[in-house]
This record gives sequence, C-alpha cells and structure tokens, in this order.
Amino acid sequence: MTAVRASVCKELTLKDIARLARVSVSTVSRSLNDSPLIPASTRARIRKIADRKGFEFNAHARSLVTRRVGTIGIILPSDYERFSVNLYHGTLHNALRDVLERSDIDLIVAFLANRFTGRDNVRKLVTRKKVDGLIIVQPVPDGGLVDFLKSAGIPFVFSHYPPPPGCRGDVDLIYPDNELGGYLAARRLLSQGRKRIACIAMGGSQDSEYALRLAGFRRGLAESGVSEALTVLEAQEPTMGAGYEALGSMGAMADRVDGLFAMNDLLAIGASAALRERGRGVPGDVSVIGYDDTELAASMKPSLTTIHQPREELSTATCELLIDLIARRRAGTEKQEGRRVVLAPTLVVRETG
Amino acid sequence: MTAVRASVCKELTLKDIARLARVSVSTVSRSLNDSPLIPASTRARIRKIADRKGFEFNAHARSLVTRRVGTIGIILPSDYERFSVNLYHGTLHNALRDVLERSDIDLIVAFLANRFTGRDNVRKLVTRKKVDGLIIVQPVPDGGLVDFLKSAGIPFVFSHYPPPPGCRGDVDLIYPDNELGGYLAARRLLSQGRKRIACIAMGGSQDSEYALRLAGFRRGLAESGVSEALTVLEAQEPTMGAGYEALGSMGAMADRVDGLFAMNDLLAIGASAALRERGRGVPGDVSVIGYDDTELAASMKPSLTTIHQPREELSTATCELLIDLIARRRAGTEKQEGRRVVLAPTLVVRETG
DNA sequence: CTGAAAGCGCTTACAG
DNA sequence: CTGAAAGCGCTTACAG
Repeated sequence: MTAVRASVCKELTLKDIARLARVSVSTVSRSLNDSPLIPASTRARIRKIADRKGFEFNAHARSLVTRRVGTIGIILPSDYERFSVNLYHGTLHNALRDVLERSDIDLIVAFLANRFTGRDNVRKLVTRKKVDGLIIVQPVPDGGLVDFLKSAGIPFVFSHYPPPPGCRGDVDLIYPDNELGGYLAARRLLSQGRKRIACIAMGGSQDSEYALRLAGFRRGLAESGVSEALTVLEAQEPTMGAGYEALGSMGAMADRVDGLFAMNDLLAIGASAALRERGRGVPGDVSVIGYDDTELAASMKPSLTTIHQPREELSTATCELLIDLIARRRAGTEKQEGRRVVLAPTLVVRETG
Repeated sequence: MTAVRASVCKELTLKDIARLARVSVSTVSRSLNDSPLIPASTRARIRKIADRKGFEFNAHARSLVTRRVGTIGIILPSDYERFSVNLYHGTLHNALRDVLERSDIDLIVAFLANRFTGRDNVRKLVTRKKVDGLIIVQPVPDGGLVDFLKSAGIPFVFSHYPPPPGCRGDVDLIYPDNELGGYLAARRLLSQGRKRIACIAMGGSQDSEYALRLAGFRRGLAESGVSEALTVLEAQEPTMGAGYEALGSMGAMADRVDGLFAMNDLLAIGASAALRERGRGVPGDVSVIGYDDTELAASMKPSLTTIHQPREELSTATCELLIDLIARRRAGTEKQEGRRVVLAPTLVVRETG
C-alpha cells in the first residue's frame, strides 16, 4: 500500500483544495458542484484553484453518496462479433457512443453474459452499482432479467430489436419499422417496372426483423397485385456467401428475374456477384435492393440501392430516453412505462436499383 | 432521495449479510474476499447466504479503500468510426474485449478527447479513478499525456501503432511488424513469377504503418533485383474508391502490370474492380495482395490474398501486459519500462494472388 | 453564506 | 479466528 502511494505523485482531494483556498471542504464541494449557496465570486476563485491543480472528484467517493456514477452500460447483441452483424451493429454502437459522448457520459460495454465465465453481466453491473442505466441492444428476453431490472429500480431501454411475439408491455422499446422498410423496397422495384421479382429471406430464422421486412415487401407487391410472382429464396445466414449461394439455387429462374430484394446488404452484394457471373447486368437486367445501408453499400461498384436504417434517430432517441429516465428516477418523478418508439427507415437510391 | 430509496427493493450491504449470518461485517468481508483468516467452512456458509441473496459488493465503497475498480479503459483511435479504419480496428477492439472478458474485467471505451466538449478523457478517467489501467490504441503522442500517466502512476500500454520517429523510450508498445508484412507480400508476388509489379501506397501520409509496409515490400523486391520495376501509386485515402481511382490513374500501364500489392484490403478490392473493368483477370492476369486480413477479404469473390494482422496475439499480449502491470503496481514491484513487443504478420493465400 | 459532523459501504490494521 | 473502530473522499442536512 505504501509502495503504491509512493509511486503516485499527488492524490489531490477536496481537503487539499480546501487548504489552498482557506475554506472548508463543504465550501469547496459546493463550489465545484455549482451550488447557488456559494456566491459566484467564491465559486470562481475555487474553481480556478481546482483547475490549476488538475483536481477531479474521486468518482467512487462521490458515487457512494450521490448514488450515481456518470457511466451507463451498453449491452451488445450476443452475435455482435460476427461480421454480418458487426457491419450494422458496429455503426449503431458508434452512433450510440457519439450521443453519449455529447452528454459526457462514460460507457461500459458488455454482453448479456460473460462468454467465458457465464456470469450475468447485467446483474453484476447493476448490483455492483457500476452503471446508472442500461441500453440493451438485444431482443427483450423471456427470463427474469426485466423483473430484476425493475426491482433494482435501474433505468433501461431496449434498442433496435422489435418486440418479440408476446413481449411484455411494461418495458420501453425503440426500434426501426422493418415492415415499412420491406414495403419501401417493394414500391421501388415496382416503380421501376420490375415484375419478375425474387427476394432473399433469412432461412429458418424466427428472427422477427427479417420476417417483418418480408411481410412489408409482400404487402407492397400485393398492393399492385404482383405478389403471386414473388420467388422467395432462403439464405442460411446473412452473409455475402449465402447470398451468392441463394441466387445460384434459383437455377434457370435466375435468368428471368428482373428485381431482387435481399434482407440485408451482404446478401444483396453476394447475389449481385452471382447475377453478374451468370451474365445478368445489375441494374441493367436486374434491379437489386439491399437492407441496412451499411457502409459497404455506398462503396461497392456499382453502389447498392438499399433501405437505410435510422441509426442516428435510433441512437438519439435511445440515449435521450435513458438520460430522461435516469433524471426522473433521481427526481423521484413517476415514470410511465411501455413506450414503443418506432422509427421510419428510408430508401436510399444508388446504382443497383 | 427517499423517493429513490422507496423505488428500490433491497439495497443489500455487508451489514445485511452480517446480520443474516450472525457475524460481524469484518467476517463477511473477509469471507467473501476469501481471506485465509476465516475457516473454509465459515467462508462457505457466508458465501452461500450472500449468493442466495444475490449480494454483490458496492464497487464504489470497495474501490474507495482498495484503490482499484476492476475496470480498464480502452482509448480508440480518433478516426475509429471511418469505415476503412473501423473494418480493422473494430475487430481488434473485439479481440481486446474478448481477452478482457476472460479475466472478468469491465471496460470503459473512449476517445483520447471528447469530440464534442474537447475534454481530455484520459485525464478525466484517470483522475476520477474510474479505471485501473489503460490500453491506448493511438500512436504515442508528443504532448504531456505520457508524463501525466507516469506521474499519476497508472499502468498503460500502447497497442497497435508502431513507435513514431523519435518516440520516447520509456513506454511499453506492442505492435505488428509492418515492414515484415510488406516483405511477405513481395516474396509472394515474386514466387508467383510476377515481374511488372505495382503497389498502392497511401498518398501524402506520414503514417508510418503504411510507410513501413512499403519499405518491406521494396526490400523484398530488391532481394530479387526487381525493385526497379516497381510502380508506386498513391491513394488519397485507404478506401475502395481510392483503390479504384489509383488503378485508373495508371492509364495504359494497367494493362501491363501483373502483380499488385495494396496497403490495405479495401484498396486492393477497389483496385481489383478497376482491373476487371479493364478486362484484366484477377488472379489470371494480375495477382493482387491486400493487407489487414479484414473480414471482407475472405468473403469477396474472388477471395483476397492478404497479409494477416496478428490481432489475437496483439490483443492477448496487450491485455496480459496491462494486467501484469496493474498487479505489479499493487504489489509495489518495480516494473521495467520501454518494452517493444513486435508481432509477426502472416501471409494468407486465397484466390487473388 | 459557511463549516463541523454524520454517513455512504466497504477494508484492514489492531486488539483480543 | 473474530470484531470494533478508523478511514477511504466525498455530499448534505443541520446549526449557525
């Protein structure tokens, strides 16, 4: 312990500043916290001394009494590190970080459970009081997690994933309108006069994101009575390779199709490569539309027309809601629950469709 | 305050556990910290009670006295969110998180400075005592940052970026051998009998990563006396678009070149697209090699031969060193300084070269 | 407006 | 082996 102390130059505390300013620690504390009790001139004088010395509050001492840390937790989707997931969620995560940074809030990043020890990270972070609130980028889980969060009284917001079927009504969710996204894709293909349309859905997946996109796409086609013509291909995973395979599995039908909607950008890119290999031009012969508007979409040659996920609004709305919930909790204000904020995606027209 | 308390079910403290176990808080504290002072049977009994109640230490109270939090900070490169940077650094960051997760260490992620308020995040995190150590994924900076970290006595490791020219010798750096990577690329092209070789360098950049790769590439060519034949193209930024442009800028020479090394995967992919558009087959007419082995490299059609960055070793070595430094600091053990751990990249042969 | 004092929930000499 | 007590660095009634 003494060795540690020795190696550390100056562990500045309120007491030190108080001594320098010839006032009590109470006054320093109030001054640096901008208490109206202290005259502005005194505040300024003390602030100057603190700044000159590079003083910062010890976050632990402070949190112990104020019961807040200035850190929030972000829970990443469990498959965050898969390329196909990371491509979209990485940018969503960046957007969340941007918004939080604006409010000068620190950010602890974790998965729902530790992937090696299996520990429940959420309970750990919450019970140890390491976070003031949580942004959970995961579908609302069935188990007791939500009950735990509620009983712990910690603010939390679910972001990105639509409510699963039978989702409890007492949690706050913010997510993009996947159905609308699919619908926009259909309208676009139809507006280009495409008739023989295929789409690449995510095979065997219960994942409602993709299911909703497909439903919206179907609705769009149905409005123009084209739905009969729809060929649905099933991809095994949301990757370029799977998109390439899916297109290949069409066989000769691939030579007739003139419009293609893929459930994400990677599938669309893979399918486009397969189309080109068959001698079918994109967008000359076939219009191709992806989903997500990942950064790849803009840089591909030809660049990919796609459905833009409202990342910015999603991040902003999520953080603002959480920050509001944290403030309300501190104020003791009763908070309403069960918000459903649904954000609209947009069509981004580029070269492929 | 009372309102807050009311909404919270049970704020379990050591005292509560002590009451339940009919012992003192000292005994509970020692038991849960596995102190050998307490007989194993007592420890087990108390541990069981704590677990049943879902007790966890209040991290703030604990840190206040132990002077450690169980959180480390990762400082991201300032251009982390650019696609070209994120593609590699996102996976490096994931790898770092994996290693830390294994040790059950929490992780606060930040940039060197807050991009909105301009605040120095490192000083903030360190002075407020929010982190036990720092992994800095940034070139060693000139300013007083390092001096500050040293005077604060906080352990830190610079990861990924090679030491800039004139870098101070008293900091620990772990990074891949970029020169070797370039060399490997040259050897590969030569082994394929390629003679008319071009490379896409990063234009106008002082960035030594790219400079070193180019130097290694030159060395490789020189060994076979082919260096005269080298055409160096300058890209403006490390993107697909820039790679495409760079290749285009070769004009008719593009029809003669038979080997191409690009300073990263995106440049290679963009250049390959341009080559194909000119009717030059990859790898039939031209062998193409990228750098980084980003996840895109494996999924492209044709898949990209590239230099694999030793992300895993880099992450492991970085975290292990930092964890060791933190332990030594606590133990008061004198630590050596100025380590330079250089990791070897490897050639990953795929379809393009 | 200002300060002395209690207290947040832990750990750890110190005394038994 | 066990516990009472001091102390980590803050905030905040409370009293002036």
